[in-house]
Amino acid sequence: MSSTVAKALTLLDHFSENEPELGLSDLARRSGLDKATVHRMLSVMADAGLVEQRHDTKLYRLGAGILRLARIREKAFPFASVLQPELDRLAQETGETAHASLISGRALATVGICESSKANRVSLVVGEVLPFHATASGIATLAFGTEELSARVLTGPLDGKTSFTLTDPGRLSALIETARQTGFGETDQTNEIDVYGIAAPYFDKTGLACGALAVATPSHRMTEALRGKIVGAVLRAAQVITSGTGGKQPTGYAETVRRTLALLPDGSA
Amino acid sequence: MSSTVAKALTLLDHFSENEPELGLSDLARRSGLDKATVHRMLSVMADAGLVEQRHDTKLYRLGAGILRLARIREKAFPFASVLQPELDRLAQETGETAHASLISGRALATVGICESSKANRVSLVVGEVLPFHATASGIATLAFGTEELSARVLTGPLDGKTSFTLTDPGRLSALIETARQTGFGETDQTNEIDVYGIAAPYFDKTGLACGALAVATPSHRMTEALRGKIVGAVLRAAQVITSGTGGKQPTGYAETVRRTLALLPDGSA
DNA sequence: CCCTCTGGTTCATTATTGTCAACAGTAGTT
DNA sequence: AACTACTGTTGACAATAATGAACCAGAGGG
Repeated sequence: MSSTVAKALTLLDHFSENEPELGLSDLARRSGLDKATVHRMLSVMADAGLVEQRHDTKLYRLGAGILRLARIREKAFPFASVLQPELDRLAQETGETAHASLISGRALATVGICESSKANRVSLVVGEVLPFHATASGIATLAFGTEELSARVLTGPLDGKTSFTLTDPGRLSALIETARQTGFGETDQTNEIDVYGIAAPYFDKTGLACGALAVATPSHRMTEALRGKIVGAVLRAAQVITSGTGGKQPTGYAETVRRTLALLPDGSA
Repeated sequence: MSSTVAKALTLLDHFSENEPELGLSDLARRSGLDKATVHRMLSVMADAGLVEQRHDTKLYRLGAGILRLARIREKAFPFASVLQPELDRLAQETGETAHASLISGRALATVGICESSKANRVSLVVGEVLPFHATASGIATLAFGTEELSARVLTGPLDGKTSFTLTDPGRLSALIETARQTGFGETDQTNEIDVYGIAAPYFDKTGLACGALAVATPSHRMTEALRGKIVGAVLRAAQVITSGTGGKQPTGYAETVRRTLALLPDGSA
């Protein structure tokens, strides 16, 4: 559980849009590791190009190697490029903030965002790592992902992000089952106060969920009509992304979506 | 000297556009490490999201975490976005393949490419890691980078990529000095047979080279006139990128460029 | 001048890691 | 079917590399 590379790589998790540059002591404190350890790790990661150190401020930031790797990944498996347009459309259509994520090891990586144009909107930090158990995206992904993944999440630690977070494996499992039957995930303030999330999974070519498309709205703004509109829009957008990236829906999913859409008030079509 | 994380991270170097997916044994063979070792490393890297394993073929590929990190880096320090247009313009203007790279630890990372429209052109593999000592970009970068970096390269191993590669520290050092006086780097077939490279450095806000912009042409096509055109175009494009990314030229560099441009046949302006 | 930050370094202790072997599964031959 | 050759995967032990407390040097601040 405590492999050295694992510890080194968790250092990368502390970088975000808000804090793109971090100092040595700072990183040591956050990661709970010793300064010397962190220093050595950063040095070799700098050698590999994953991070780089500014010679003036001595602060560390993500390195150019990342860009190179991203290019390879994107060239071989285009995702961001087909994702972004759909994301923009979704945000425009629902009037709320839309974001997309992909399974990234033990968590979800946010790989795309389009914020609502409304003044009062949900604002997301680019590059944040989202926990499976506390987000609509996570629930949606788990519901249609491998049995092994959900097992690992359910048996792992379930941090209480807010007072609404489901920290009980049983209740969490039930929520996932609900998502499996409706075809989408739904959470209210389980990851952040006053944020309501609705998310639909998209699938890889083996029919397994590899991530989710989500719309986040301020909880107090949520109404039955808005909910219907969002669910419909998200489900359809996710289907577009699935096919756009060469994915395939699992058998029965199309039928599940059809049934869900039929139950919505109206606002869809 | 051979830290575990370093070894783990070198595994990433073997992925490229041509081979975006690699198997365990394959990676073990290339890296010279034991299968079991590689397996453990890949497992933890998969946990962190740097790589992911396809459940069907068992092959490994770069993971979604990379995309997340790239987003952060790009949001905080836009580079690819300001780079690409200039790269396209450069390729169009010279009629040859243009590419850009950034210092990435012990090597250069290719972060942008725009291929020539000519049928006979230099074609580059996206995401390849370029050695400093055998490329025009490397020479240009070393000439205007930190003393420490060039020292590290000069004392390190100098692999002979072709029969033209300078593997002697003394001659290499002389080549770098030439670049320092002309303001650009130039190599002929030192990294790949029949490829002529001309590269100009761009600078960060401290006035140190952080990478280079290069034009690669088939060696046999190179003439004095074409050379002049390319040198002028590359130098000017690099200056645009430097200022476009908030960089600053070191004192005297503008003068160096002016002198170089004055010596060119014509084809510039 | 002292105090407290910062990044960086050293070195004996100890735990992680590399190694090697065996195992299971698949594909292609014979 | 049995044999081969190749995958990816797991376990146990010896050896190496990671660890973390203490320590340096420098930059502000009071």
